[in-house]
Amino acid sequence: MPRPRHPPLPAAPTAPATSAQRQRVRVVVEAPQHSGLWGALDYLSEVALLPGELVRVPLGRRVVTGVVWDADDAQADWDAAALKDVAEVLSGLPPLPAAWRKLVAFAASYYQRSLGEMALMVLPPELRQLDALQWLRRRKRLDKALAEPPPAATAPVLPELTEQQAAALARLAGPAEQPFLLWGSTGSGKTEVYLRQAQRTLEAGRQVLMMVPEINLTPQLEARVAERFAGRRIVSLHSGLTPAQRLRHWLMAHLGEADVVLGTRLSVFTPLPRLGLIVVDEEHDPSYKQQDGARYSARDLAVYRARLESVPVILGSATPSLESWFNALPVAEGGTGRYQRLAMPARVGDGIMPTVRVLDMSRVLKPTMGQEPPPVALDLLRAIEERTARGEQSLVLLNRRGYAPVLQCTDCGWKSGCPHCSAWRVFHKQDRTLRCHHCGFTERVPRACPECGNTDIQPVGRGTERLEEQLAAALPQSRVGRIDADVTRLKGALEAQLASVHAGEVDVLVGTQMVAKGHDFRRITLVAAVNPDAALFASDFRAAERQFALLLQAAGRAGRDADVAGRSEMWVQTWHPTHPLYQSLRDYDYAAFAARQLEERKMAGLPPYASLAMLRAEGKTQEAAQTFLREAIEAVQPLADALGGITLYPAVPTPVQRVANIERAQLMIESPKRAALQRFMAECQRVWLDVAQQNRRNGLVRWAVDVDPLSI
DNA sequence: AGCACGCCGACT
DNA sequence: GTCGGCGTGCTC
Repeated sequence: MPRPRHPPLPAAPTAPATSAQRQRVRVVVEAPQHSGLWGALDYLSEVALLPGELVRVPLGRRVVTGVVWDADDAQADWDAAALKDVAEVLSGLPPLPAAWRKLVAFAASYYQRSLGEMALMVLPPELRQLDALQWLRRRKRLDKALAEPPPAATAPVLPELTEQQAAALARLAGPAEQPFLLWGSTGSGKTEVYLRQAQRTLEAGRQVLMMVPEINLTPQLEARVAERFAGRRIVSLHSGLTPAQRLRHWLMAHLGEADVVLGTRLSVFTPLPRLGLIVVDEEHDPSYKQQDGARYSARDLAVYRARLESVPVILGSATPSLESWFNALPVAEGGTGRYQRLAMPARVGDGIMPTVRVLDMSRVLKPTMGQEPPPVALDLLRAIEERTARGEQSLVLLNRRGYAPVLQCTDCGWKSGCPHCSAWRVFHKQDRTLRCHHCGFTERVPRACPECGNTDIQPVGRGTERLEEQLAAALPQSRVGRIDADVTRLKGALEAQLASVHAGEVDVLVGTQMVAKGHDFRRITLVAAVNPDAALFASDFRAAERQFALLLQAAGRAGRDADVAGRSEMWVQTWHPTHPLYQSLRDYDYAAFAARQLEERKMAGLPPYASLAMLRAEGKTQEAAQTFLREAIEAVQPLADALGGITLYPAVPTPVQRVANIERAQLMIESPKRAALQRFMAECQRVWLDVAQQNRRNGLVRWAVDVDPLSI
C-alpha cells in the first residue's frame, strides 16, 4: 500500500540544518490501542534529545505532546523524507527517568495497551495540553510556589510502639529484596508502622510513596501523615485535585522537592528521583484496579516498581487479597514464599474485636406468606435500643442504596425496569424518582402502573433509605442517620454527616460499605450486617473474599476504645449461619478463611493458581458483540493450541447484559502460567484489531482486553 | 482518539 | 447551489 508522502517541512529559519545533522528520535505519543500504533513513532530532531524529555510533535494535522523514548537498536531503514521534525521541546523539565519509562513500558505490555496511551495517560492532564511557551510561563509561576518553605516543624509526639509493631519494624529494617505483607487486624496500628518506616526513609534522604484506595475516605490518614512529618513537603495526588494542583504536586514529586506523596492508584506512576519506600495501604481494595481504559492494578505495579528501583514495598491489610496472601505463604504451606509476612494480630491499647453474633434468621423469623420480613430481628432491635440507652452508637450496614431496588404493580406484575438497560430501576423515595444505577436514567415515580393503570405499586426489597425509615419507626428513642453515596453526593455533606455522628447527634447510623472503610467511630459498640447473604452465592468468584473483607472491616469500626471494647458486638443476620465464611468471621480467623478459599480456587483453576484475561465486547446488538468474540476466538485458537496451556472459554453475555442500550458480552482466557498467557495475549492484539475492524459494520462498538480482571 | 476526506438530504 | 450527516481511513 503506497504511503502518502508529506511535503518536507521548511527548515526553521533560525537554525538551518543539513539533513546530516538531524537525527532520528523515537517519540511516544498518545494513540489509543485500536489505532494500531503500538510503539514509538520516528521523528527528526536538530538537537540531541534525551530519553524522557517532553516534546511537541506533529501528528496528522495536530501537534501533540510526546515523550522521547529510548532508541531501539534495530536501525531499520528509515526514510528521512517521510519523517517529520520535532516541533519543540518542553524545556526546564528533567527527563522522565529510565525507571519511569520501564514501568510504563511494562504496564503497557502487561495490560495490553499502547505505549503512548499508557505514557501520556499517567502524566498530569495539564502537562499534555501545554505548548513550550505556555509551559515556560507555567514553570515560572510554579517556581514561586516551590520557593515557599514547608510548614514549620513541631516535634510530633510519637506513640509508644507495641511489641508486634516493634517486631515488624525490626524485620522492615532488614533486607528488603522481597515485598512485605503487613497483615494486621483493624486497629493493630498498621499506620504507625508505615509512618515509622517512612520516617527512616526520610531520614535517609529518600522519598516515600504512600498509596491509599480512595483519598476522600481517608482524610484521617492524610491528617496523620501531615502531623507526623510537619516540616517536610507532603503532596497528595488523586483525581479530585484541580488540574493545576495536580500538575504542581506531580512536579514537586518529580523534581524531588516533595518528600512524601500520598495518592490513589494513579500515583504509582509518579516519577520520584529519590524513591526509598512504597506503601500500599488496604492492598486488597478493589479501587487499586483501574476499571476502564488501561485496566492496570496499581498494587501489582507497585510491587513491580519496588523491584525495579530496589526499594522496599509494604502491602498492608487486615484481610489481604488472596493473591498477596498466597505469595506470603511459605512454600511449605502451599504458597509461593515470594513475600515476607509481618503479622500483627492484636489491637493497640488492649482493644479487642467485637464479639460476633451470627443470627439465624430461619429461627428468629417466622415469615408469613406474602409478607415482607421485618428489617431486623427483634433481638437486634433490642440490642440497638440498649446501646442508645447507654449513650452508645450502632452502625447498621446494608449494601444497597435507595429505598427499594424495584417497584412492582400488585395487579399485573409490572416491574420498574430500565428502558435502556437489563436492570431494574431503583426507587428513591427522597425525590420520588426511579433511577437506573447503571446508566443514570431517572424519571419521576409514575402515579399508576404504566401497564394497567393500577395505582397500587409496591416497593420490593429494601435499600438504606427504607431501612433508615423502618429503623426510625421501630426505634422511637433513637436518632437514626444515614451515610451512603446519595447522602454524600453534595460536596461537604460527608464531612458534615460524619461530624454529627462524632458529636453524638446520631444513635443509629445506617450506611453502605462506604462507612465501613477507614472512619474511626469512637462510640460505636454495635455493628450489624442485615443482609450479607447475597455474596455467598454470587457468580463472581471473588464475592466471598470481598464480603469477608468488608465484614471484618466493619467489625473493626466497633470498640476501638478499650473501655467499651469488651461489650462491643458485631451482628450478622443470615439464613446460612453455618456457612464457613461466617464461621471464620466469628473466630476472626482470616487464615482459615483464606485457606478454604485457596482450596476452592485451586480446585476450580482460578487465581492465584491461574492467570485470567477477559476479552470484552460492546455492540449494538448482543449478536454483534458475540459474533466478534466468536470470530476472535476462532482467529487465535490455533495459536493457543500451538502455545499450549491456554484455554479459551465461550463468549457469554455479561452479568448486566445491556447498559445504556449497548449490549455487552465477554469471554475468559485462562492459563496456569502467567507468562504463557502474556505471550499469547501479545500475539492476539493485532489479530483482534483486524477482526474488530471487520465487525464494525456489523454493529461492534467497542472491545477491550482486561488482564487480571477483578470480576468475571 | 482526533481529524481528515467523502459522498448524499434540507436550507439561504 | 451550499452546510453538514457520520462511514472509512490515517497518523512517524
